[in-house]
Amino acid sequence: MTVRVRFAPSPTGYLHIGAARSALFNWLYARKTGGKFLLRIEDTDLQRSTDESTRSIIEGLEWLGLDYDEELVFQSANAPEHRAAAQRLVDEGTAYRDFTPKEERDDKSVKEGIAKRARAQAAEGVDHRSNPYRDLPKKESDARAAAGEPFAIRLKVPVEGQTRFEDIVYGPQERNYSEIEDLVLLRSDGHPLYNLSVVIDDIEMEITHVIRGQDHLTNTHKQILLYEALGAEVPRFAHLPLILAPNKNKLSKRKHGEVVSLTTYRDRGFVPAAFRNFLALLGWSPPEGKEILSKEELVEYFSLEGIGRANAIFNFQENDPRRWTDDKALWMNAEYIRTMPVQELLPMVKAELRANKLWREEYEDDDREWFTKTVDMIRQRFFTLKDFSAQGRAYFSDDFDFEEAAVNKNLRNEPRLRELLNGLADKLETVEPFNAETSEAALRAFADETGVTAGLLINGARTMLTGTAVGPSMFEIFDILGRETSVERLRSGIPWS
RNA sequence: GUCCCGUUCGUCUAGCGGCCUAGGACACCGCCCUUUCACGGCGGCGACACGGGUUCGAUUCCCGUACGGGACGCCA
Repeated sequence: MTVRVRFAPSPTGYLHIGAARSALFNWLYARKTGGKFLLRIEDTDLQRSTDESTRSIIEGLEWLGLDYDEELVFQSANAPEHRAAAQRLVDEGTAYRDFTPKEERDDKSVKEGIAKRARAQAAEGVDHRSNPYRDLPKKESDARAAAGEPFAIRLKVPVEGQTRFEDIVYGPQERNYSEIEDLVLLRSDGHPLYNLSVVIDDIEMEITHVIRGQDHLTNTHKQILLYEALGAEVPRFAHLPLILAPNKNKLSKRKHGEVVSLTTYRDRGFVPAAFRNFLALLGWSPPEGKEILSKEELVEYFSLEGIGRANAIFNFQENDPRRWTDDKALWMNAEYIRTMPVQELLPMVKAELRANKLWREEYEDDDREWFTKTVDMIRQRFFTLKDFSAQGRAYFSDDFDFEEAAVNKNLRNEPRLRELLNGLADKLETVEPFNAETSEAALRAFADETGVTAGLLINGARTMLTGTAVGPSMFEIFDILGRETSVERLRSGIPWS
């Protein structure tokens, strides 16, 4: 049997990182088993679905490197089949028409409404099989339908018995029929509902393993009932633990903002491989405990059995800009930036510089070697791709800012430095050839001559050349920036004013 | 309210009865390296929710309690 899995998001907004992780796990399982990974857009809620969201989902998957097989399926296109199936179940007697007038619900307060209604029902002892239309004679039901009376179609859940299934992650699950309401399959306006649509589409697409969030664990029982009513084989299920916010609430855009959106990570300078790696480790761990894993290694080590059962907290600090997302994600991104093959990093840096008008075509041509060397040098202490255009700006442009704290500490603190650095500039002008070794020798000699420590000149020079107090080795900076720029910046009056 | 699920360092997690004085990663702290900041190296801080069983032996198995999460819609 060939494994066929699917990722089935509803296009009602950005791609949530929890959804992205579901997609990842499905993809990994498919690639691991040599199966197919399918993508289905669940756009049956026409009011909320947008094309833009569909695009962002596809872009997001592409960014993460998750390619899907076969044709993209839009669930809305299958609505006629969903309706037909519901009708068939009515004809077969496993579903019935409910002529109860539609109850208008305010979408915002549904959750509270449900709990409230459930409490009330429990108090009154209402059972789920009390719908007056459940046992309406078929003839009468047909007649009223033919007369144009509106109706919803509900599944006729048996009075006694239970559904069971073996969840690959959570183990054996069972639920009494008495706890399951006669779920609505088709709305009175003919619109097919979620549980019906997923099941039919999953049957249609020959899905063998349903891998999705734990929030669907209890829905699964209803779906199994549908599989059975439809006479279809029930697939295997694997539910994933949820990703929670630091306060243990479900992660949501309304409450937690852009930190939950996958595009945020792209836009804020994440390397796709790093984020993919981080996401994979949220709820799953490889056998050997290795944490930095390439796409190939993830596929090699992945197994559904390796998935944990406890929800994971996505640990970010809303009020701390430095920790705007999970520390480990940030660390992993830095790790990728400094250790990945520099040739793979270059295009990402190019995009970043270009977006900030710092890109020059020569970097890919005559200055390719210089560019590679520079990126390789400065990437060592960067966390995101954004750093190349921010902290790294002085390497690509003469128009950079001086950090107040750095100027105070490394320059103004020693008034003689202005003169000393001018002297150093004079010295460097005569050095031949000009490189890291010779500039170092010149600087140290100059320090001896003038009776100051080399460190004083080094730190001062760093701030003059890059505007900051931190960065790579000073002599490598001289080498990278070259004699002309180095000398010019040493003589600059800007930081002194 | 009912049903379901979960609970190991601050966070992500390893652990599937003795290998556990509970291992790793991130974060934090210290030392080394060093012209700075990182990286790297070394070290430190730091957890089995609680109570009962079962067992020669429980982090691991069972029950209960607490806490947390999820589901319960003519949403998906």
